Amino acid sequence: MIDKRTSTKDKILHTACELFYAQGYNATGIQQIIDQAGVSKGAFYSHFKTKDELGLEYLKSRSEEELEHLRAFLSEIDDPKERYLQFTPMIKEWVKSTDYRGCAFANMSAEVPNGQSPIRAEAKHHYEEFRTIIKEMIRDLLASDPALKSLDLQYITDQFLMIQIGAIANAEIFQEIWPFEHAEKAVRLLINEQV
Amino acid sequence: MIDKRTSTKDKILHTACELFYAQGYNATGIQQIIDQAGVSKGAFYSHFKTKDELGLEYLKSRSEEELEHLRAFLSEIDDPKERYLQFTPMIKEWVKSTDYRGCAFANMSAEVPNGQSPIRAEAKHHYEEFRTIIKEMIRDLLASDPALKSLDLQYITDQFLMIQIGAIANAEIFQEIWPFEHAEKAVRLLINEQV
DNA sequence: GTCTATATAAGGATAGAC
DNA sequence: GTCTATCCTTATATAGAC
Repeated sequence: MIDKRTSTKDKILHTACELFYAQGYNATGIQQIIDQAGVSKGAFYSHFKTKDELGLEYLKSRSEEELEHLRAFLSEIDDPKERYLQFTPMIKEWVKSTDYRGCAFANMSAEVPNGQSPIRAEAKHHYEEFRTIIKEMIRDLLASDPALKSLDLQYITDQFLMIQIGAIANAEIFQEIWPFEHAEKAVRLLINEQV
Repeated sequence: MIDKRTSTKDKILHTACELFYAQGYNATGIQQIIDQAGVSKGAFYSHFKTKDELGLEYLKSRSEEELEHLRAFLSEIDDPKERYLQFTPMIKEWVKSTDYRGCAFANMSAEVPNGQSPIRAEAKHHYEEFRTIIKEMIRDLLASDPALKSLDLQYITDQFLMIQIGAIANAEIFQEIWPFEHAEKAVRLLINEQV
């Protein structure tokens, strides 16, 4: 991903994304980031006023990436019910690939206690977008099947959201995958599907 | 809670519990802890070899306190179904009282990425105990009602656990209480109770 | 824009007197 | 056990040359 033509700012951001996620925000220093990115401290501060500014851009960048990936995945499945049912297995595979480090936005919220900070606002914003994507997916599902028409869209959406977040958090704590086996069953039950 | 007869070690631990939870582990320095506890740095290091050792004792102490509180709450409700249904509202009130700072053990896991560290082991241990308490509560419930006998104890337990963790995490991100309104409904549905 | 060198504060941890 | 004083490292951030 990083070659000689990559701009300094992109190199920094790319490296920060990796390190902040893998090690945590407060545990990662500027020095390590610039060492790994292969740039100087002066160059860093010419692109970012403070570490918090980098932290904010990290979240924004990561949010775009995750949401884009999610939208692309869902758009490739035509059948609404299949789309709904494949959501959880996809998150499961993603969690495995991240070494069970959990949700970047929840992790950041744990490290930045000030609920009014821009960083926390960005984390909240990501979840709102995430929730919106889920809501649209479920709206399509309810519209596609007369048997599901009477279900409460917002309620199912929020239950679905909580199941995913709960599974990601539990997988992080236990460093195990079973939360997703249960999550798959739970989302089936949400729409009265046999498990 | 802290008076002149409180031992130095207890003063440090008590203060650390407050600060680590409210501000996060890596964002809280030894200096702030000893300042607020009113003890010296030398006294601190005569009781704790390292900051990590204090972090570990913080988790142990907090785990005991939370689990004891939970057990006491549950033991005061005689009817198994009522006990089950009152669990979520109790967590909800607790989350409100903590200013939506979420689960201390999940937060710590977000800050300490090394899954093999003693701190992470302690967080995992807390969740295992938490899960055991839930399992016993649900075992009593299933035994008390013939209509519930056929339900899968472990499955309901893990679903219940994920609902609670998901609600706590979502409440922390959004700084709102609605995840618990949904959680209450979800735990009812788990045992085929009308919402 | 990018570099090296430096400023300044805070981090965790230790030494030695009482 | 507790204190003050100090060590060493690392943190974020800046200054000034190229």
